[in-house]
Amino acid sequence: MAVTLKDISRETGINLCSVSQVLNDHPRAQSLRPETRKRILETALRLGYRKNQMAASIGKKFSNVLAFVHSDMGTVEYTGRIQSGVIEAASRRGYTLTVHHIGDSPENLIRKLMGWRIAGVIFHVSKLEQLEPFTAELEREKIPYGTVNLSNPDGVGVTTDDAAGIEEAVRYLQESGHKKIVYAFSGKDNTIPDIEYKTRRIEGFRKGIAAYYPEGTKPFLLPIDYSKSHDREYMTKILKKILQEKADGVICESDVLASALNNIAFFKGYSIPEVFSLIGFGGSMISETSFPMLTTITQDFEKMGKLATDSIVDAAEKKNIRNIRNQLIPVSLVLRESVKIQKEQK
Amino acid sequence: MAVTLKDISRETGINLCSVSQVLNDHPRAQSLRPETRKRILETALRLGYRKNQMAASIGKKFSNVLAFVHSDMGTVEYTGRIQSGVIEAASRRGYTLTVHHIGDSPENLIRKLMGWRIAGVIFHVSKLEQLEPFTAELEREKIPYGTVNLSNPDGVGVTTDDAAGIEEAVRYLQESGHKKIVYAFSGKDNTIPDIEYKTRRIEGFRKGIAAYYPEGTKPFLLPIDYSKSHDREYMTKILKKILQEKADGVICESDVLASALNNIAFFKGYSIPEVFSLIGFGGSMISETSFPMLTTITQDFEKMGKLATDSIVDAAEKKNIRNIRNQLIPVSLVLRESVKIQKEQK
DNA sequence: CTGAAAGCGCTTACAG
DNA sequence: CTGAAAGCGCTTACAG
Repeated sequence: MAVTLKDISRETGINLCSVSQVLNDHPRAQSLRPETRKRILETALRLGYRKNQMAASIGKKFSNVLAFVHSDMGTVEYTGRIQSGVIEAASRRGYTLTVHHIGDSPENLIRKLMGWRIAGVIFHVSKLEQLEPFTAELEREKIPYGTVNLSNPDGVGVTTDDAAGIEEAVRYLQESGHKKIVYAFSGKDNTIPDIEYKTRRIEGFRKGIAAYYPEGTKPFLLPIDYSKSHDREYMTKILKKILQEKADGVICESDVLASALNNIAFFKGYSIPEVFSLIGFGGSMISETSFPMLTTITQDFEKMGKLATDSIVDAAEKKNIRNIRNQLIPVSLVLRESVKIQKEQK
Repeated sequence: MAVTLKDISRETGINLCSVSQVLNDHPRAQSLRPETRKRILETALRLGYRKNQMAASIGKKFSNVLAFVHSDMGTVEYTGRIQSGVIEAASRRGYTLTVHHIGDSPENLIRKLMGWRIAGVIFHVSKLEQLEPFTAELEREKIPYGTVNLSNPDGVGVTTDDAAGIEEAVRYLQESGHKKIVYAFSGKDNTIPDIEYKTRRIEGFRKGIAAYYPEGTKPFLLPIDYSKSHDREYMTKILKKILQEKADGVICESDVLASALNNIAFFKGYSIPEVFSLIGFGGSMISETSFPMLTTITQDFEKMGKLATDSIVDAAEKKNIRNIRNQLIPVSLVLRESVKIQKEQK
């Protein structure tokens, strides 16, 4: 059986509570003789004492457990990187991270989360509605929660400043001599999908065109059905659209979309960036493994996870409850090979 | 405050232990009147009772917590997919998954794991030595543990049958008319790295050459320094080596390596599979987003995670303790565009 | 078959 | 400042 406080108490002959206080570095332990404290610490080490987290948390309203909840979404790469940041911050703050999937039954998940008396939740979902089954109970129990890669009007939400990133990409293309640029996004038709990051990016494109291109330039939006991105016939049509429009620069909603465009261009005998310049979004692995390497707008997913976690822990520990609203992480344009400099930048 | 058994007991006027038994579906609850059971269940639901997991586990030697421990390794994509499988299985079996990173201090991690009285651990590391700081204590406390993507002679280990996959790739290339094939792996020189999956794959290549090529054919191994895979000059040298050897087929240790080779070929004006056929390993996203799409050996990472988790849970619950040794998951060769069929297969 | 008690390993509020 | 007790929310072994 595992070693308990009782064992240490018996072994040292010191009162169990004093043992507890010393091992927890409780202020009261200061009043004990240094020698006594030392003896307790040594005995604990020698016997291999491991505080029972269950027992330690049982009396408290909350445990030092955090939950990372994600729905099946997007590329695993992003989720993984966000989670890395979450783990790092959670661990640094002394919390244990549990990971969950929103499956068919949110009710079961709620039961589990509440059962662990979690200190807070970080949600990685694509739409705020997905939080609905959870919010009432979380709020009732005053458990802080937040979102990553999605802003959350009512609390913690950490996102990257995608609009600024796209705007910067537009500026860069304009200054390097591009006459007509297109924004390609994944969607089935011209209606803009109601997914926050998508609308944010489109908004950035619109602002960029308005700011850096002659007045009256219409922002050209090109929807691509992502499920058909491997369909050569379909993608050829998309390519033709771009060529017909005589676009010399394409900014994509994501690196995978940029890669798909890059591939179809090659397939049809063109080459990037000669036929047109291409900018991806995300800074994912694929942007580095593509040929040519993709100029892209990189997002710091690890930081996203860290910031969200720190905010949630702050809230759980009732510190900095102000300033934990939505946070925007800057993105940066990484220059690689998929953009043709048609004229030197000013 | 959260609703407790006591609240339900008070509300219904039924003994607390009976309430506990009914809510846990304990056999003894069968002896109560159905009506009584129904009343308890309804009251629990109405009050929003959530069993306190801490309290429930405190008396027991183990909690229903599983740990997934990984070191900083490889592509996040693989780790993420394995973890998905682990979460699914853990959740199905009624366990909560905690995720940890082997950081600078294994001792801290051990303390945390033991503190949660975890039921079992799934390790995702690249070398068995990395388990060393953990095994003594885990074994002493009889906590089952296992590895994924790495075999574990002393216990649970789930891997894919990489050797068979490579062997199959060799057969495929031979039967489709390839005269000389090369195995490219990531390494700084000709010494074979002491990483299990690497040696397994090389072994598969050797066996394949021996089985399908004329006696005396030397297996040609080509090390590529992966850290330089974006270095055009370095990669050009690698490409030249392949061309000098007049190889018409290259099997790669990984999809990223295959992609790097694909890119450098394009860069130098050649095209795959015309200049030579290329086969990747992993079935990762990059194999689908490359142009041409990579023929690759796919691994079922989700299944790997699931199998390992089920075995660990079985062991924790003392079922099927036999047959939980190393398990090999079959891989499959997915035919796409990077192999040139030089002659019809028999 | 059923009920009341003891105990899990901690923490903390309360007397001395 | 220090010591002994009560209590956290469950589970389970033990009497009736």
